[in-house]
Amino acid sequence: MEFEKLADTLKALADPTRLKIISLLRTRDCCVCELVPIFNISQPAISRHLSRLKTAELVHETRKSQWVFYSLNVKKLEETGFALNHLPDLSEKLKELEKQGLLVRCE
Amino acid sequence: MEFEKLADTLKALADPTRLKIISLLRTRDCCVCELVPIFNISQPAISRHLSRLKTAELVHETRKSQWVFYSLNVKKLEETGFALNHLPDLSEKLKELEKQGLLVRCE
DNA sequence: TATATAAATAACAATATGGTTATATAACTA
DNA sequence: TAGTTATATAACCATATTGTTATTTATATA
Repeated sequence: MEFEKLADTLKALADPTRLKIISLLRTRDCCVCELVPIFNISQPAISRHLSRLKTAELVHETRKSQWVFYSLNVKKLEETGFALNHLPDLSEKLKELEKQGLLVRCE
Repeated sequence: MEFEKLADTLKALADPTRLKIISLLRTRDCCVCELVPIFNISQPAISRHLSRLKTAELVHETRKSQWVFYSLNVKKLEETGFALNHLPDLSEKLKELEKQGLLVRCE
């Protein structure tokens, strides 16, 4: 479902740590060990936030020898902002429901 | 904090039921009893979703005799989409951290 | 090969979320 | 005033979220 997918992406964004990570990645790619000291949480916590962002396709990971660098998927982020500002128009659905008498009208 | 507030608003949006409610309100104001039969959840559940949206200032409520009508705060919704596409630039903060030697560099 | 570093995963705990049913409140109506 | 309808709140439960510490996996190096 459309709404389910958008809600999932928004959930991935709806956390201050993850928003800050994304903001940092706007400047440049970062590896996990760079990110950890910036936040007051443990390395596994950062790792899981990154994993969450990766699942939502908001970031991309690349291993470079012993480090894993994360980069922002700008396109996905932009698509999400766009989707928020262009939520589906349900006026047709409302009209249908009215025609079928399935809609209570209050007046 | 900037990120905290944005995260809170995004949390309010990050639910398929609430996204659909917002989409419906794009067409016109709706009262609670109109919304309830559209979803497969109870009236109190809808009521709490609306309450969540109200707290986030994404909707506005107006009582008209026995009904309570909810309307969309288009401005707040647009601001949120905009904020997503214009997350703060933290490059200065990164530079500062580097200067203070607080940033691990991996290469 | 043994050790060190980077990152992910496992197991667990506390809190948040989202649903339910029951009940309270507010406003109409006979 | 008593009853009805619309909505909100309370109490509760199951699951999700987000942190922790301990451990595992992957890579580099002495």
